[in-house]
Parts: sequence; structure tokens; C-alpha cells
Amino acid sequence: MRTPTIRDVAKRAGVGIGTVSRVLNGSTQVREETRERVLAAIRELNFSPNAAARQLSGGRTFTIGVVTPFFTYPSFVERLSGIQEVLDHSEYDLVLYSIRSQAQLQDRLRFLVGQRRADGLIVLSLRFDDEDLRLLNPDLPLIAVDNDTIQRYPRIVIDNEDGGRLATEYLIAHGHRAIGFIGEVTDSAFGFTPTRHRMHGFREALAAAGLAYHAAWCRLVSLDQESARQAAREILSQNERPTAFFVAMDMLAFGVLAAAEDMGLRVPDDVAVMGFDDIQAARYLHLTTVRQHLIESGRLASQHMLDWLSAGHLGQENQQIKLPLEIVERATV
Amino acid sequence: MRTPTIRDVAKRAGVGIGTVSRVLNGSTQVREETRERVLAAIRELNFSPNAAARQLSGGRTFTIGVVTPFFTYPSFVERLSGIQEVLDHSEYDLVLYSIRSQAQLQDRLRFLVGQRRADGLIVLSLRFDDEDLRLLNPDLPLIAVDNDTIQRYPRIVIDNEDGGRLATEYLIAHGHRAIGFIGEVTDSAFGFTPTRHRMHGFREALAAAGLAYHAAWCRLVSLDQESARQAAREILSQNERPTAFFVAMDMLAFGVLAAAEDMGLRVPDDVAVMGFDDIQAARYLHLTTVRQHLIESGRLASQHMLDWLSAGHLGQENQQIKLPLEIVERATV
DNA sequence: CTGTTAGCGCCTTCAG
DNA sequence: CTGAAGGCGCTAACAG
Repeated sequence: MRTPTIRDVAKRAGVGIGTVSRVLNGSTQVREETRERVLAAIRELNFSPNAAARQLSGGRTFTIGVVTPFFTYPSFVERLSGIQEVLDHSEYDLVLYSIRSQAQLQDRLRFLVGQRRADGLIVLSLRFDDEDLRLLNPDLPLIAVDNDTIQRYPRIVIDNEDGGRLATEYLIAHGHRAIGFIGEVTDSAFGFTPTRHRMHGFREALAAAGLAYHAAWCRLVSLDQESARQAAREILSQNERPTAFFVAMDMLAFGVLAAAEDMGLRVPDDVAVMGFDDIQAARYLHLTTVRQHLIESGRLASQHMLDWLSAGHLGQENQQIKLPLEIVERATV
Repeated sequence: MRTPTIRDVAKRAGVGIGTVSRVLNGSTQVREETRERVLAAIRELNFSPNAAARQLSGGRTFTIGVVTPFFTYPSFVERLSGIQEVLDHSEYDLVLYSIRSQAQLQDRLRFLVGQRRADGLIVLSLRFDDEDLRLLNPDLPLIAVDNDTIQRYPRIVIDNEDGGRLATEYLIAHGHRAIGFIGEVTDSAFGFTPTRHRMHGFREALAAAGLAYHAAWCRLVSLDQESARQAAREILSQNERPTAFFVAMDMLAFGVLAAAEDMGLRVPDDVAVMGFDDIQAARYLHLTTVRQHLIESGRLASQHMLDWLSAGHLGQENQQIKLPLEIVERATV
């Protein structure tokens, strides 16, 4: 048997299709008794409205696009889980767009905005250049997470500079006076990035404590454990070496931990390691780190998106929401 | 300005909309020169076809649904990444359906199948009961990964029993004769699960080596690190205790590692730990484990799905594809 | 090879 | 409060 349409329901309930549409969309303009009758017919026919048709005539897609640098940032998983959690209770589907390159970002954006494949976009971490920004359609709701560069849209962010300061102060409070830094090297085109900000906070804390910034102990590496391990090994092989590292991302911190192990150094006695993010694996490794509320960032983003979508607008389209940070004391400092 | 439609393109190219549709869909029945003209118009107008309209009239959604128990299985992330990778080069979008309960699974299936929100479904890990199976529509392509219960559809699987045997034999070859087991406890409704199979292989290997199966050393726990840690601690507190554990999932193995640390036991000297899965974090922790090719499982699934979709059918709709397993030697055995 | 014509299933006026 | 009619943008079948 063919899947039933709104027309079948109408016939069965003895009403016009307009009425069926009304109860489907929760219009209050339907007599209670009629509504019941329609609902019954819907149930009996096991009818559910065709999504494509709804989209076409209603203009909504019932879909939220999540645009993200998939695997490069492990933090993505937890953010996504927060997003899912909230969307789960909504009528929206989650479509995942994983971006591998700047060129691909543009393609996707063009596609998403042009074809209007989603009612709203949640962008995780990706930096947008001017061209990308130009592609955005003001009518397409967008919320940025971990990215302060998409001005004029709501952004869920943290104060990275503050986080860097916090981490460093903690290290200093634990008696460290020779502190190194390892972070992600980034395309200079993007200007200030989370890593840069964290490093900035690091240097400020150093200065505030009257400690010297020692360039030979600091390194920006590509985003993988091995690079961090390599860098840490090199730094630790110098005659004069740091007693602690502030590593701007947990994933890189794991590499530093491995380096310490390689060299037979005990953590935290010989060398302390402070991470940033508090991703899942940080717990496994007992990494002391700065927690940013990753899951919460996802929840907030989708909650705001839902509000925006249901209200048709947002109070403050360019609001910046700052999530708190906190030190998680574990075993590496 | 309004976003252009196929009609605008037709007018601009001086052809009928049918012709535009043809070039859009790669029909060969168009004169080269005409095609060029249409393509030019498309480019000039920056036109891209409306997805909803395509769906409605063509019946295709250009979407693949991935149905998965999101966060419970860490292996999900890597499988998903394999799926993404392949879909990325296709015209299909990836829609994520994360399932939290059996009831939700049914809802989702009803929705997905009934409303035909996707052209194909890739199901990760989830067990289907008879009711779920009944919901499936034979016309909707489906591929199961890590799940052999959805017969009559293609399944990407591993030989869990074999894996359990492999792991245990490795432990035995390393001199262990007192071996414990920790795995995920599962709803008995589902009968044989990966954990059960792995345990089966474990017992067989034990028997083959003339070793006793010691029930007091074996535990099925709920799927989180803490439970495994707790269980391992209890087992290791007994007078007579195992010198090694085969843990049926990496994530649980992390808990066992933590337990060893809690008790001041050295790994692998005092107690060896063998995992299963080889998820990302296993590398961080130097866990010796059985690798199943998670990313590859995702790649294969989506590749098959794409083939199925483009051919309109599959050679063998109920094919079972078995991925190889291998021991990854690291530092915990 | 190409233009024209029906729908696809639903939402949204507009009368009644 | 409810039924009927028009149209969303595209594909497919049919004439030419």
C-alpha cells in the first residue's frame, strides 16, 4: 500500500486537507472535536507528513547543519554530543558537514546557503576569512562556537587569554619558575587564534610574576601528538630546561607526557604538564588541565539556535556568550 | 534578489526548463553546445537546484542517515569518520541519528522509514529486535556495521570470537596462566553480543591451552570506565588473583589500568592488560589491544551504500563482510 | 535533441 | 471554524 498523504487523512476524517494541515502545524483555529477526528485518522493511517513537501511549500528544512573541522579537533566530539542532546528533543535533524580545507569550507558554505539545505548553521571552531563571511546570508541563522571571528552572529566562546593566565598561575603557585609552552601552529592568515590567546595569557602571567619568557622553551607545532612529543623531547634535551609545561591543547599534552616517559622523566616530579580543554581522554591520563565546558558549549549553541528559529529572530544577533573556565586538578602538576 | 530557479536559468540560456533539468542530471541527451550555454547561465546566475523540490519530485533525498548509539561506544567516532570521508566525495549529506534507548530506536526508524528522510541507512552497533526489524522497508537500503543481527542486509562485521581467542592466545604466549576477563554487561534480550562472542573465544583459548576458566576473575560491568575500575579492583583484591586481564573493550581496559595504578601494581609486570578495539585513546595509553579497523568499517559501509544507491540494487543484499583483526603490541602486556 | 505539461505533498491564502 | 485552490521548484513522460 502506498504511503498515505494528507489527502487520505482528510478523506478518512471527513474534512478538507486544509484542516489536516492545521492540526499538523498546531494551529489553534480548529475545533477540539475536529482535531480529535483528524488525529485519529492520522494514527489509523500511520501517516506522517512528507518532509520534502513540507520543505518545498513551507520553506523550512527541519534541519540544522553542523559545520566542523571533524577530526583535527578532538573537542569536536563532545561539542557535538551537546548539540545532539538538545536537538534530540526537537523536530530538527542534525546534518554533519566536516571540513578538511579552506576551499572545502567555501564550497560547503556556498552549497548550504545557496541551496538552503539547513534552517540554521552551527559552526564549530573554524575560522572564516572575508570571502567566507561574504557567503553568509543574513537570513540564515548561524551560531559560532569557539570562534570569535564571525562577528555579527552569536558566539559561544571562552576567554582563552584568561585561561592561559589561569593555567600559568596555577603552575607558578605550585612552585614552578621555569615554564615552557607548546601549542598549535596556525596559518598566520587567521590572525589571533585560541592558541595565540592562550599563549598571550601565559606570557602575561609570567610577566606578572616577574618570570622570564624563555623562547627556547616554547614551540608551536602541528596538531598531532607526535609533533608535540618531538618538540617536548627537544626542549627537554637542552641543558637548561623547564620544570613545567603549559600545553595549549590536551591532545598535544599527551605527546608531552609521552616525551617525558621517553626520557625517563617522572611526571609531575621531574616535569609538570598542564593541558587545556579537558577532553574525555584527559581523564584517562590523569591530566591536570583547564576545563572548558565542551558539552555545555554544544548544548548552548543548539538551544540558542532553537530559540532563534522558533522566535524568527534573536534579541541580540551579535551576542557573545562567554563560558567559564576552571582548573581540573589531577596528577600531572 | 530572489534566489534563481531553474526557470530563470532556462530563460537566460534560451532553452526550456526540461533541458536545464537534463544537464543538471547529467543526461547525455543534450547537444554539447546547448549544454555549454546552460552551464554558463547556471554559473552566471549562481544557481543551485533547490534540494526540497528535487526530493519531492524525484523521490530522492540525497541524504544518508547514520543511526548510532552515540556516546556509549567511543568506537563510534572513528567509524563515523570513515563514513564521512567517503560521503564527502559524493552528493550525499550525512544525517546523524543518535539513539539513547530502545524506544527511541523505534521512533527513529518509524520516522526515517515512514517519512523517507534518507535514501539509505547505515546502522552502527545497535541491536535490532523483531519489532525494529519489522519496521524496516525492503526498498530502503540499509547497511549494518558491527551488528550481525540484521540479517538479509549487508553487514560489515568482525569475528569477535576469533578476536577473543587471538587476544587470549597472545596472553598465554606471554606466559600468563591465570587470566581474568572483563566485558560489557548487556541486556539479555539481545542474546549474543560482541562481548559474549569475545568471551566465548576467551574460554575456548583457555580450554585449548588446558587452562581453567576462573569465574571469580571474570566480570560483566556497565559500560563505563569506573565500573571496570571497580570490578578490577575487587578481582585483584582476592587472595588468588590473575596475572593478566583480557578486557573486551578498550574503554573498559582504561578502567582496569586505573585500578592497577590504584593498587600500586605495575603494568605489565604485576598485571598485564589486553584490550579490544584500538580506539584513539588506546595509543595515548600504550594499551596493547586487538585492533579492528574502525575507520575502514565506516569507509566500507558508505562505499557499499553508494554502490547500492547508484546501481539501484546490490549483487548480494545479504552479504556479510568480515574485517580482519590484529594484535597491536604496545606496553601493557 | 528539445519544449511542454503534469504532478510530487504540503502550506497558505481566500472565500464561505 | 473549515473547504477549495494556487503554487513552492523540480523531474519525468510525452510530444514534436
